[in-house]
Amino acid sequence: MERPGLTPERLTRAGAELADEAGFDAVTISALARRFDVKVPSLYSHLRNSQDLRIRIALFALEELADRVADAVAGRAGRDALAAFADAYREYAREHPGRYAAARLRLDPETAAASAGVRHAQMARAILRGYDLDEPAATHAVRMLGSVFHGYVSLELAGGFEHSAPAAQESWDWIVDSLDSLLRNRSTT
Amino acid sequence: MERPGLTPERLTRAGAELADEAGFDAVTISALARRFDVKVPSLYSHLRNSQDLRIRIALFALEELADRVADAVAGRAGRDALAAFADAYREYAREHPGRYAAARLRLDPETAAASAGVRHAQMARAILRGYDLDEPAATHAVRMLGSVFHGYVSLELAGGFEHSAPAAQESWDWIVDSLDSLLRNRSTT
DNA sequence: TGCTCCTGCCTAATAGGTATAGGCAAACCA
DNA sequence: TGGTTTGCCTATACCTATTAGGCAGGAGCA
Repeated sequence: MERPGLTPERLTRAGAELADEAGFDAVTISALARRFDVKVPSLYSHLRNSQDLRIRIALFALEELADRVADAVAGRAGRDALAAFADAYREYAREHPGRYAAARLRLDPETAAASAGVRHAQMARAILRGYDLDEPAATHAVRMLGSVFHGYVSLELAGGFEHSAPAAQESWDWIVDSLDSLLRNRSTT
Repeated sequence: MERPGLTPERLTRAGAELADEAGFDAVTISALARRFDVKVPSLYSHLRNSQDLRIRIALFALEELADRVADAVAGRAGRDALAAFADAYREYAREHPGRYAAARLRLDPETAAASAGVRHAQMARAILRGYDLDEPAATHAVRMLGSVFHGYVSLELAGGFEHSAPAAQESWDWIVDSLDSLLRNRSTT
């Protein structure tokens, strides 16, 4: 009777994989127990409850995504940085839809403040330094970028652009270009 | 023993109210049965299953929202129409968060094609007529508007802008202005 | 080597949600 | 008035979440 060696970390990772395969909603304690070939209550030694599991996956995804974005943006500026930033989000969402959905989980303020979510905000601001916007315009712009990218990605994942031309990639490029020129114009105002 | 007189329509309406009060996720057959003081299986004469209920609420919300948007946009053009369009979405989401969430439910292609979703797309295109964009720019722009508005509203509902200045309303206005000027610039290209 | 404790997974049990099968009585209709 | 239909009911089965408490095997100590 070898023990499977469950840990919160392994469960979180497995939960993230399960989310990508079956959707974030399909991430249940039961499904995870099946995956480890273990009885359901065994997981409660490692996880407070199913919400705890979801939060752990969310935090994991936020970290992973922040790392990717940071990597993509490193050494770039201006339009290049903006495009890299945008593409990093979109690619992560396409590659890991379940984790991306997890990253959108609403966290309570303290948890959010201690999460990689703050790095995301910092990186967005860093991108905008290339466009020298004053406050409060910079904040407005951060919110706009977050809205567009999140909105586009979530519509695309929901299949909103599947059944019509032009391809999602074209619209994406057009939008990134548009945002770039918008921010450049705004900065000269 | 007077019968409560359940109908799919009344159940859908009650489900929409329940969604606004307790969240779309809280809309269950059980909760709805409690609300009508009726046993759970009674609802299955009127609804195929719980997914059917959710879809009905989604279709209802799409209709209601399309009506509001149509009303808001009527008789306006250009920046005015864009702002009215945007505000109609945002106000609906703030007033009826559960219905708004319902309206974002992923529908299968046939259902979507028969839903008020197509009116939404048509109205977005109508707004853009004021900016004379060619294809494929018009489609890109429709997607961008959908992304920004949906993204902003969903971030705002998730509480993303609660704990920091400036107020969500200011950013919203700034974004609508920005989109207007962006579209005006794009049209002259 | 043997004892003890503790950890980690187990069984048992409760509660709530989803869904189906089949019953019964009120309401409708001829 | 009697038959049929309709609409809500009971009974039942299964799934998920969660808690309580049990047991065995490995770690540490004598």
